[in-house]
Amino acid sequence: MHRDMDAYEPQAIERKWQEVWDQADAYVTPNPDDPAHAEARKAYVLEMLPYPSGELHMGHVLNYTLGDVVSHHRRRTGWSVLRPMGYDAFGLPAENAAIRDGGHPREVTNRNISAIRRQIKRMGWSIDWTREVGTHEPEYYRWTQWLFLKLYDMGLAYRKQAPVKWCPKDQTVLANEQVVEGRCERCGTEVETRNLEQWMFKITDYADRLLDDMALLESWPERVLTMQRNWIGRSEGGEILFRIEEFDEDVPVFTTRPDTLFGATFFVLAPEHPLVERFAELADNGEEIRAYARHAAAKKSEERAANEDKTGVFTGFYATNPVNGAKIPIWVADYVLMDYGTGAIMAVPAHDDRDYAFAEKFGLDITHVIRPADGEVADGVAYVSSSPTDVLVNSGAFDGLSSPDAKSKIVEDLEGRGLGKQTINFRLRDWLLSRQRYWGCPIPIVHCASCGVVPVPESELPVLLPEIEDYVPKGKSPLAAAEDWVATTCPSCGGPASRETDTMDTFVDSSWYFLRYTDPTNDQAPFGRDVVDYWLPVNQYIGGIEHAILHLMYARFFTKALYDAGLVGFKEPFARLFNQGMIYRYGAKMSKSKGNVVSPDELIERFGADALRLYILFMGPADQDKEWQDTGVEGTHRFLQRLWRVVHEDLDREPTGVTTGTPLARKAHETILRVGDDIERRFVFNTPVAAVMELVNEISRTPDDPASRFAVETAVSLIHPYAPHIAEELWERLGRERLWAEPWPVADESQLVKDTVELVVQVNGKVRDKITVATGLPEADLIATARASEKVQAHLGGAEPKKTFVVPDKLVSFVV
RNA sequence: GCCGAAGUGGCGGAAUUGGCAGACGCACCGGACUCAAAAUCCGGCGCCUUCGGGCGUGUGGGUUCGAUUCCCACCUUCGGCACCA
Repeated sequence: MHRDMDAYEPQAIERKWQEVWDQADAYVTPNPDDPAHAEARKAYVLEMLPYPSGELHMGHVLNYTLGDVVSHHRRRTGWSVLRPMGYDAFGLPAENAAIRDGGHPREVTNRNISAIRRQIKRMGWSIDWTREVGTHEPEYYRWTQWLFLKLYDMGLAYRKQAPVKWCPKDQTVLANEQVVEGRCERCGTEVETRNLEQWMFKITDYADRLLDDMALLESWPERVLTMQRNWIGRSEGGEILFRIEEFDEDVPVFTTRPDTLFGATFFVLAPEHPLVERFAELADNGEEIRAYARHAAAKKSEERAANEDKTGVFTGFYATNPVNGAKIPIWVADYVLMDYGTGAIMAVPAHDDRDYAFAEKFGLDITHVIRPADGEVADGVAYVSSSPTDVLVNSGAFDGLSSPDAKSKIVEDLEGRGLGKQTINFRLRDWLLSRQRYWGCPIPIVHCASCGVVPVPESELPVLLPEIEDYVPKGKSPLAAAEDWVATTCPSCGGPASRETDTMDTFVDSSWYFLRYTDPTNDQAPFGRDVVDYWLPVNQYIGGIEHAILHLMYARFFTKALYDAGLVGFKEPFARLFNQGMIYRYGAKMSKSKGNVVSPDELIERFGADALRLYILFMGPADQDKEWQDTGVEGTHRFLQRLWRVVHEDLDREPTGVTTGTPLARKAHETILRVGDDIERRFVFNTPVAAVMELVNEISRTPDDPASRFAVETAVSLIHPYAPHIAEELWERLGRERLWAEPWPVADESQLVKDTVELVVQVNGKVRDKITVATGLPEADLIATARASEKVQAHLGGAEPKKTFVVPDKLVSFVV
């Protein structure tokens, strides 16, 4: 054993190297002097910024270690790497903590940021700390406000009195996306509906581009694209007008199946539809209709959806089918939703499950108008599926047309008579961004009695959050209590006016932070155009699947809006996206309530950050969910100790300078190839660890191989992105320096060619022998060698093989 | 119900283009060292076996000389969406 060998003490060396990197500005990447003409290969490696809860969890550890390996590898292969960090620092938890424990949300947040920053630094991730941002800092949210006003100028931010989802516990409005199964995403409370004046972003204007520009993305997980596509929910169809004589009015319905128009046997209005009240006034059963509508509105959307049994009430009135003049009964039923399409439908029970169930229950007519090409459908059964070969029946002049032809022909016919048109409907709703809470970015708007809604002038930004005493929400924003702050003068007419008291959804803050990182101290603009165009799009974005829809779609929307505003020169923010899998323990997601959380701090204490970093990636494919093993970190710690020992043992040997031509040298070159290929091309991170472990095992098995120093240096160099502290320390002890800037090893191709290979011989598909043969033998020689084997002969039974297959340098397969 | 992902030893996982299933690690078993233990090192470790071999990657089928890998059907688990006309 090396006489100077001291024990491997992670705590000491990790602290030491974190300081060295810091002093050397090892990971600081200044912007190029002239970004517009910069030539260096740039790589923007970004992980989703953390919400500063005060405690780093395993999801963070995986997320940022993953990004760290990519960053180190890119740097050492000659890229200029941007790798920033920041905090998504506004939001409810800090405000709730302030309400619960006293103090100011800002103090709570800053305390949490300090705590999580300390933990982040302990992990030794290679971050450019000069670019750190917090979305709650006035220097940041000034520009969030500026961008809001930009969108306002573009007509993309508007106010709307709307029924909104309201969480009675958090006392705030929720975006559609924050309602999960009728409950508040955050606290699980059942959601109510309220009418409030709300700020909205017109994301629906970008629905088509959000779909079409997916083609511009370099590499996104297919499931994320699918989720976004479903969320946008584009569907092509027709808007068709049904006449209601009593009101002398044409009521539009949306349908994707205009080909079934002749089969419309009744008409249904959503309970919230404005016409419902007018029917109630005229109808004999007006009270019954009103009661039904009231009852349906009061029901939770969850109940409404879960209720398999259809309910509804007949109005006593009829609508006229524009295609054949048929009078069909008008019903009110809660299976029709006011916020999709037009809030009214034509019901075609013969070809729609829901309409069928309703018709069955209330004894309404069912008329088949579509027949599959190869058969009849029995009466009384809905034929719901559709095929391009389906044919129309009972449809007057359109009989015999195929279903797709009829779709366009019928709409064309109606269009000619002003009774219908082609339309496209989206499930996507506009983004409701108002929040009636304190701890968020103030909306920079003033309300003036004479001028109306007036934007705060750019020169007066930021609109600072006022200091208030009481954060408890009372159905309106806590900001309303800051009367001195609310009272202001109108920027337009100078008269008395009041400030907007809502704050912004925190998703607004995180919809542009990746742009701010490129130019974090700019006090003239949110970012410079040249710099942002130089760094963006993000080359590799890494984060959890939970942001598949909301954050990622909002950020894409923002980028497109800023592109239209001429502020950025790219249409998509994230070229490549990678979603890390979730980590489970005892079969469940780690959470405080389940008591199955593992604290990174404790593990760092016991085994060091390097061992934790190594294990979190070694445990399995980064993109898959996997089970945490309590002994895992101990295992990787053991490996690092082994590496430590192997290096010190080698220090006792005289270096030979041999880097080729020995079995160990070959193993080292193979490992270089494997690790590089896995990280770069395959984007897998668990197998490189296994490869380096194999190399280290090989070194300790063959201590007398002349290439041992080369193998040792290779192992240290390759493990560096995973375990940078120990790698730097060992590198130094090997008499080298600055491993972080050391070029990534390159495999010598000539060393990868082997002299001999193990030839597998199969008879009837079963392996019967393995023979060591020289590399590159011609097929005939391989066959001869294989047939010479006694084991093979025993299975051939003296017979001549009927067929023989040869894979050069690999395998011979006989069939008898 | 619809869409998507995944099912491989006791456990996490590997097998990159259809060619040796189980790399690497954990756990476990045996041995060395030790008064002893820990640590470390060496060896073993899918199941069955008459020791020839047979079986084996969720289940059943198919294609192929050959399938964890490709195709069809099904089962299970997880995730997303869900009365979206």
